[in-house]
Amino acid sequence: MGSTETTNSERQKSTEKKAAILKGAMQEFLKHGYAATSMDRVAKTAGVSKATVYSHFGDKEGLFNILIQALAKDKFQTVISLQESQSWEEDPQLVLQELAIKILDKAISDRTFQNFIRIIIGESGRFPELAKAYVNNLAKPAIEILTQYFKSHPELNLPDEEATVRIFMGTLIYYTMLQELMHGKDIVPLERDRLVTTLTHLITAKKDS
Amino acid sequence: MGSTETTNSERQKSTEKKAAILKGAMQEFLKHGYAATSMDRVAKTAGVSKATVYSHFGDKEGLFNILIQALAKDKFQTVISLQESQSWEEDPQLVLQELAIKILDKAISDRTFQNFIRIIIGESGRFPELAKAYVNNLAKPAIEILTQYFKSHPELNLPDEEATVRIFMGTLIYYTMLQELMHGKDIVPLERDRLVTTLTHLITAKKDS
DNA sequence: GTCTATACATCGATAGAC
DNA sequence: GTCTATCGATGTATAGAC
Repeated sequence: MGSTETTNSERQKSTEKKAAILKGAMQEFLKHGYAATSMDRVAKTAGVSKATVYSHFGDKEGLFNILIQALAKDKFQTVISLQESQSWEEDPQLVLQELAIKILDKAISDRTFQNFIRIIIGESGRFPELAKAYVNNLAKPAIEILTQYFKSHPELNLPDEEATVRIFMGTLIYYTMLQELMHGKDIVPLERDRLVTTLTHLITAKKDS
Repeated sequence: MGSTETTNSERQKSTEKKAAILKGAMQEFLKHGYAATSMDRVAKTAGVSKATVYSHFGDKEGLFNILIQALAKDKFQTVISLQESQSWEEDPQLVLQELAIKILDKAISDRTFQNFIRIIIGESGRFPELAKAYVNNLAKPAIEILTQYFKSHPELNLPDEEATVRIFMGTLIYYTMLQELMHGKDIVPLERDRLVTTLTHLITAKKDS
């Protein structure tokens, strides 16, 4: 027992360093991308030596993989929070409208999320596993939640719930990408509410044909 | 006149080299991104010396900017071709269905286009002008063409043509991104035709409310 | 476990010969 | 205009002291 005290205290310091490295790596990788980020800057931002970074994460790719995967699981909580903060028992048109506005406001205001998406897409060629982590941890849960909602509302008369979900999500995410990520706000302006109103109207205008 | 003959022939060789450099740069930048591409590899792929690359394009950023801007204007031709190959005089549901399939097939099969999108989004933080070139040369024309089409068909009873265009484009592009760029095909599969049918059905189901 | 110091490769960019 | 050769800076990664 006595001999493990120093070991435990060292382990404690070790995990703290590890957390500091991940925090610093997040800052650098999200800002500059994978290739343009140096391990020197990561170490400096984290407040540790470069050797410590390597002893904990092996190499640059290893650190990047662990960091982005962890970030993907973190963002999963955002999806859950959105689901729980949403009142699903009102009129579908209102539910979808509230949900769309909540998603857009979050996506547009959260700069970290935008940089995260930038990285995922930008590096999806050389790091396909990271893109798949995004799909598994963010896209898939969101799709499943919304699909279940549509299926529980047969009065909407939707011919294909899964496809309708893609229309809903695709519209919101591409809007954010074009206006914010790709700086299209001033070139092809479009008010958020016009998009949301039109989108929810199209989906909830129960057809009888 | 006589003294300009050699000059002309040298100018000819010069423009050929310039084209070779752009071709090599396209190959490398599209494959590895900006930061991970070295000027040595660009020169090697182009079959010229590194000094020649620098004498023509100044520096790495200059070459990258010119290359991507040129590519954006090139891809504008794809938008025009799509517009011209489309028969706009049939039933709207059929027109939109044909158009959607044409856009998806092109976007899914064209690997160069996918890498182009990867670069534009991935580098949209450090190269905002390139993202704006995409918006101006590709997104904006496509939006305008489709908006004009919707406005010329009042029988569709669309409450907001501009917003509807964003729904149409966003659905198709995000579908391509999720399934192809982000390798979601096997994780969240969805048949192309189900998406297209549902999308065009939603838009063309003229409401009377 | 963590540090300093360093090995070794590769980067962007240029000088100088032709 | 184009080349070879090279500079100085910076990159990843590790050795060795503590």
